[in-house]
Amino acid sequence: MDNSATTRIPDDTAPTAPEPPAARRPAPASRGKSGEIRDILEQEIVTGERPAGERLDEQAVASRFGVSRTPVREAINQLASAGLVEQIPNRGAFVRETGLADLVEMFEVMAELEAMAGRLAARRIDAKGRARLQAALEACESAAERNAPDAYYYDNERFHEAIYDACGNGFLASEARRLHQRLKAFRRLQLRVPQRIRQSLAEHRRIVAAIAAGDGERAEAELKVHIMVQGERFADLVASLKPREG
Amino acid sequence: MDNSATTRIPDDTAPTAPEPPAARRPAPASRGKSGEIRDILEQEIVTGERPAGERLDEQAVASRFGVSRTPVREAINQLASAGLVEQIPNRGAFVRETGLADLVEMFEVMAELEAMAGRLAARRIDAKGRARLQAALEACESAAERNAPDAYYYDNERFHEAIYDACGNGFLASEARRLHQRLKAFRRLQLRVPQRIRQSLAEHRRIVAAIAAGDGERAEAELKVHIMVQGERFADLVASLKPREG
DNA sequence: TGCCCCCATCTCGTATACAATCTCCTTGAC
DNA sequence: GTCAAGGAGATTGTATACGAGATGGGGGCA
Repeated sequence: MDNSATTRIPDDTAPTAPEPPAARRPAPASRGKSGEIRDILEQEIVTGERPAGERLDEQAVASRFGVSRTPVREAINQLASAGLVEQIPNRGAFVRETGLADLVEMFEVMAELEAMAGRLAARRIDAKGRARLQAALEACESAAERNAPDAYYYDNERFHEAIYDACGNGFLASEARRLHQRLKAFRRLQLRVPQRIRQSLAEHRRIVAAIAAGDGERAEAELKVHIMVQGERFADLVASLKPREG
Repeated sequence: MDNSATTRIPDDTAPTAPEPPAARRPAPASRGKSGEIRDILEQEIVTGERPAGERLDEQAVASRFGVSRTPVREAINQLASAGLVEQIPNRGAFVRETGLADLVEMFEVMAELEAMAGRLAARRIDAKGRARLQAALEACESAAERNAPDAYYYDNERFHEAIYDACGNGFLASEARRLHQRLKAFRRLQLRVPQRIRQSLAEHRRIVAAIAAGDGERAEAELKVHIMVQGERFADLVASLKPREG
């Protein structure tokens, strides 16, 4: 009688790992067609191409991509897990409203997580991490001098990645990356303001100084300001674009 | 030509919401069989019934529950999104290793989020929220007096829920709930230590006092201690159970 | 004329079937 | 004897088919 529904390893071989795929993640982002569809739909949602409240018709999406409903369903489920769409039991999936208030909330949480990572990094960073952080900072400086927003955006990601890696808390790093990814489109938008890049760079310098000095409290405070200011600037931007807010 | 793959709302009806199911979430936890299967598998994973590294055979799980592979796949995908299992492109899903180090990391992040919620709640809570928080605290006191760990566990959830709701940041609340849910099994385990309940209750009182006084900094500090202590106690518990750590 | 009930229709959720890919064992050559 | 190539088996990923439940409109009744 096989009451266990999975391939259970016999006891004598238990101590040796049965073959857990550890320390190897070749394609965590997308697997097969469903991952590709998920990325495209996600892009369309965050760019506003699909307005809030719109229903994602499985059949329509399937025929658009030339696939069946199965991979589309998987993609939509992933979007629901990410909080981008809302599923109603027998009604379908709807693009979730991501209003200004939601964005401010998300930036608020992002600021807290980033600040936490900075605080921990100031205490735990090693020589290698220090070098990575410094290199990322210099890349940001170079991009700022060239006045290249796209390059700055990329190097800015490297900068924050370096902090995540140095914080010594892998779970925190993954959570921060998740939020970072979700806010990507909005952050990129507000980087178009030239003064913002200069200000951002100055904040980066202060953050690196605090971490290099091992001052966790200061790094925390600087990072919190660094992120919150983005949320505020974005709020300004949205307010200027849409004078009428429902 | 229908280049849009979804039912796009005509422009003249755009200003009015097309029928976004807002402010209504009847069954967000589980829909259909897949949700039920997900809950059971999740329970088995967090309780350790399925050891880390074990492969979740779709076919085996399906035949065990008397369903087809389709809902099983959806359940496994949800577990992967929750971080409980790891999917390898053409290999299958494996129970992710949740070692002591990972738990400590998660408690560390949980502490930060809870502390943030407390800090915000101290500033933003209203009379209604205050009443809820006070009621939850009294329920905890009652459970502690009766020395009823299960009741205390439930009322403890109510207590933290009250703080989440009062923090005025819905995104933070949902993130905190997610982590809370994930750490549920481990928190419940360490509540079995009688002294822990008394200590937890004392911490709850200090937290409520800080929030009632509108002292965000103190609420933050108290909550951070309240959660971190759980991580430490759990580490002690695990260390006492397993003297040998791989 | 207005309200309620019933049914046609649609969509989702699940079942089943097929194709692509991987693993592992076997077999053959060097 | 060892290593590599090939094929059988198994497993995942996708396609198609079918039933359950909900939605909306039309007809009947008060």
